[in-house]
Amino acid sequence: MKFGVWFCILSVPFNMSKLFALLDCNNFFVSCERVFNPSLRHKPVVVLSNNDGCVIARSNEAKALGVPMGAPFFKCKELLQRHRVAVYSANFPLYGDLSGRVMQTASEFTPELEIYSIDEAFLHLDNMPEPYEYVKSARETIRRHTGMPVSIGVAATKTLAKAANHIAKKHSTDGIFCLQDQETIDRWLRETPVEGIWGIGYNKGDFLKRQGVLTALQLKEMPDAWIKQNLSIGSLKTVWELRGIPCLESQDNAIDKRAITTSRTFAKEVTSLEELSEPIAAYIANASEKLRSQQSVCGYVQVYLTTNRFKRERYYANAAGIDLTPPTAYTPDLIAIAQKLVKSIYKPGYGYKKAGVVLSNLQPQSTVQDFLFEPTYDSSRRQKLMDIMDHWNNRRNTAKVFLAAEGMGQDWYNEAYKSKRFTTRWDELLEINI
DNA sequence: TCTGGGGTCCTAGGACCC
DNA sequence: TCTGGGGTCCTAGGACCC
Repeated sequence: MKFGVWFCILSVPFNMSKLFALLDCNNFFVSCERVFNPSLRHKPVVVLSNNDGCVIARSNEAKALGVPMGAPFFKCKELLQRHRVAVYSANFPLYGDLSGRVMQTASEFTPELEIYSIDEAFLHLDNMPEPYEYVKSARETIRRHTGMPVSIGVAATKTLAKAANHIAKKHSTDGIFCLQDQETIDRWLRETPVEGIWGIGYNKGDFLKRQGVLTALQLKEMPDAWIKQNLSIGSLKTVWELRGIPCLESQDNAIDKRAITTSRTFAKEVTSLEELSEPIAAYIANASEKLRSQQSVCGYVQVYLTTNRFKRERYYANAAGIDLTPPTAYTPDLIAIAQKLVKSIYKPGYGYKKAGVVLSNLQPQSTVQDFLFEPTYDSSRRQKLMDIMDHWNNRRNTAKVFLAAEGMGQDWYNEAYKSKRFTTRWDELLEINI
């Protein structure tokens, strides 16, 4: 482990000055809705999670009204109505498309762009002489090309760039902050509670506070051995990053996912095995489409079920999985296996509230060896059938091809406040009346 | 009545072997 | 049959992130 940390230092040549910019879209989902509906600007807006369950994005005006992040919709509905807050159901096709446009524009400003999440990316700006002017121009270009407001923080490590971004959002007038001179860094560290650091969550923050480590500055000054013994090697990296030593490796964006999950909460409780079969089939179809889009096959499939986790009485949750030999990405086989798995964990007499599937042990389709007795995914007509289905389903504005097992898309979920898919469906284009 | 979804990484502990 | 220590590998679950 020690070697790993030393390697972090040695891998940075001394004459090379590392510099990172963290670009973060402001209130991303809300901003997406505003791009296509400018009348929402300067008004309180929230976006709800799937099934209209929780608040997952808030405009600054909604934050000012005291709408908490993650608040269950039913608990704050009255507050939202009272203040005439605009409410939207999550529209992930729209957000994913806008995210792609923002990242594309950002990538024109750096040879190395690390996409960290749907609304965040690190730009590598090593040895950049005038980072402020540079990211300012990036920010303006993104705004002009996509309509998306972003904040940018610049610093010598990713953890500090994250902090700089936070300062840019809260305190700067132009959405940009460079956290570079040591005096400013230490002043910020002194004023920041330890749980405000990227990588220190609720549990570690709570532990640190009980140990008397209250601020980011105190954390930075704790001995390495203590951090390693009481927290983890990951936390030690965080501490070194606070000291200005880059320890977080680049995430190669080309690396494929290690697992693919699809799950949903149902609008109502589902009781019969037959009713559970359809959403499970639909989740497998969804997950295996993602699997094929990264040219992978999966070697393990898992299915899980759970009743309402907020109800103490009659709670039941279970999962079952199975190794796949040979690994596959063939939807019909995966559905058949998933149906057997769900049957093995289903218990009658319970009202199920959520179900999901996980595809894991992913490997590139090209490396799968031939099996003597079993046809592999790519050695038969199966792959061709999937290719045709994917091709058809990826065309914009065509009816989706799906398997009968997925059902006709009953009203499993709530989404009462959904905006149109302005950028991915011809029949939902924005209409302008002149 | 109504409480999200999709990831990654690390660690503790069990199984197994010598 | 009982005794011990040390190592690897795997997996479930915790912690964290957006």
